Amino acid sequence: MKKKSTITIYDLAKELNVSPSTVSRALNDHYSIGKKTIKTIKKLAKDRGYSINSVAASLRKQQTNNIGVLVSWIKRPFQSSLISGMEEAARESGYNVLISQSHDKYDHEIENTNAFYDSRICGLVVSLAMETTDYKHLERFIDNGTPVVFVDRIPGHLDGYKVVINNFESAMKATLHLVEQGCRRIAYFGGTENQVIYAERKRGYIEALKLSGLPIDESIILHGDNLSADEGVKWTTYLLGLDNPPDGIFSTNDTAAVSAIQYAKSVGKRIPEDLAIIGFNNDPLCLIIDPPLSTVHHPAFDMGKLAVEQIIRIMEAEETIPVQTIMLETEVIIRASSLRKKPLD
Amino acid sequence: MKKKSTITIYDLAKELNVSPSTVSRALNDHYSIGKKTIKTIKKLAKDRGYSINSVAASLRKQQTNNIGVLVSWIKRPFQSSLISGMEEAARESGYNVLISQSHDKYDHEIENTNAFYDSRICGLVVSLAMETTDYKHLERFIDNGTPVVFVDRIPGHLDGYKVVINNFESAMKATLHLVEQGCRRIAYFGGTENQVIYAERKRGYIEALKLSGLPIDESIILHGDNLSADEGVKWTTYLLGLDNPPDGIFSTNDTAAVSAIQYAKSVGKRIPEDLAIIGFNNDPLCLIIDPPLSTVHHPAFDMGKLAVEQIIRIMEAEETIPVQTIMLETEVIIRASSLRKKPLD
DNA sequence: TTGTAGGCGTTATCAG
DNA sequence: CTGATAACGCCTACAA
Repeated sequence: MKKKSTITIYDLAKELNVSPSTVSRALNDHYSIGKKTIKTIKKLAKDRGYSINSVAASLRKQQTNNIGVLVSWIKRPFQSSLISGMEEAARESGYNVLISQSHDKYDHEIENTNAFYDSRICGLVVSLAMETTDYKHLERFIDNGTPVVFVDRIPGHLDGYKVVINNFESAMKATLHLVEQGCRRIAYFGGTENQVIYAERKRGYIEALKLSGLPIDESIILHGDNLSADEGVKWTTYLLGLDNPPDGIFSTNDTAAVSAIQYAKSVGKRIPEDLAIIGFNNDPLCLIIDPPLSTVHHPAFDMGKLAVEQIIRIMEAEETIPVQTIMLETEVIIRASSLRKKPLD
Repeated sequence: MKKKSTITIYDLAKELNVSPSTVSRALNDHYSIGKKTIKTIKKLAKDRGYSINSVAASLRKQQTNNIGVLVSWIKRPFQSSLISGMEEAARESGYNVLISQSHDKYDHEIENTNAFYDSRICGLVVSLAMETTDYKHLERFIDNGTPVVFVDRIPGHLDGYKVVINNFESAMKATLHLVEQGCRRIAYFGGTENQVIYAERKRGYIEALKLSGLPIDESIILHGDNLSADEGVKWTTYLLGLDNPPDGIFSTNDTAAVSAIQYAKSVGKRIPEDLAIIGFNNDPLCLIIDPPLSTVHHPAFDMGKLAVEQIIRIMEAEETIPVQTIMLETEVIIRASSLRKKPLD
């Protein structure tokens, strides 16, 4: 592919009989350039269809305006909302967003971060792959001064900027809700405990049972690789085949919860009378399944937006901003899949 | 933010007492460099943690390795699958993917493409905003030699590389399926006819009615801005309130179709006996709704992958590749929402 | 097979 | 307020 020659600040400078520096400064609204000069130059730039070469500017400034985003699966509703928020925040401030997906594989994560590193991204937002338990590939960015913000799937033992929800409390509230609805034997669907969010959610689940004086039964605490619909079906099959099956399920995502509803219904269980179910995330499918799925609303879009805003704040700040964790509120959304008692009033 | 100094080919060159060009060539496997030299240099590069500065390379080569992607809404299942396919194809060949969303606004599309232009993307994949009817902002890329591939929402009157499905035929098949199931009065849910895909789908719908000897009634042919759940409910409310309501709906997306099912059920209609419904896309929610939604499977992931592969092929080709349209197969997927007759066997 | 030198387009420093 | 100049890191024509 051939590129046609494009217009540069030299061309503009020549045409106006000023120096390229003046043009550069004018286009960047430098204080030392006269209002009128700026106007003239910008007008010509527009007329000539001038477009700044960001690549050259980035090289000179040793700073691009590309923010790297690493998630596990773009097509998951939660993550696409996250990305959507990031894209909006970035664009508002004049940054681009580079996307890559790890497919929850550690190796992919490494390769993708390396590609980002070569591209000299100016900031990185990461939601870790399920497999990831060490962070050397990310420390590299921090070491060279590129801000990294972790979002949702954060590292267990690494200081850093983080944007999260209160997983412990959310899980506890969701579980307590089931207890309030009369559940006495509640199963748990979770991801690998290597991941902080799942460890925390499990902790919240356990805490809720303890608070309610209910026994903890490891045999109905299930951990999976991906919390897919398949896993949901597999687990529900197992649970309903037990001698004393559970009367409630707290699932740490909606996909598995929905498939649990579908399977349970298919074998004649009534939801929520026989089995009350609550999920996590508030994906659109919660409102499609019958009965509608109770869940924990996860502010994915806001999280993405905040994460990028945080990156930008760090980059543009004069002095170092101390490492901090932003924790967003969640909300337990009660729908028919868990509502066994009518509201009191 | 300060960046620490990074290692360059000069550093490597000095350490090995060779020239920077030798290092550059070695790292790029240039034929003129000895096998052994290459090995030595690559080893040192690895040891020193050298990372190529893609920004500098891009400036010099007048070519980045960033492919721009413009869609309307990242969070729509169809589009996130599309993006997922693009990301995979790009990464396989060593390209990054820059993402932006138009929110179906023409103005956004302009701004985003301008940002891409400044970034000197090496290729652009576009699915047009609903509002878009002129393409000057895109011709700019073509003029300067940056390949543009249109995907799904393609322009009406502009030559260019395209990756699409056969919208006409898909819609016709979907509508004919409803006819076969005994529907005699089929409503249509579509997007703006400015967009080729909706114009084509409508044409397919009309053709199917004609082939079946059914009358065409403009009052049950509905066009919306976004085919949202809200529009689906609004339209279904309207349709079921008619003196002679339809007995079938062909919706050009699944979201509106699902909300039609939900609304129709809520007012006591039986699906598919009273109202048979078929959607378009094969989003995950088709399998969540009860009854499961018949639909047209849209190979979003493959489309994305092909579109990027096409971009790369064009970029890397020695000679100009003629403009072409790749058309992918769809498949009508029959589920309970439209199945009124038992299969014959 | 390797080295030298120039330039990609911009911005920052320094001088005027 | 403006201009000249150097440099960002890499690649490549040309020279050796």
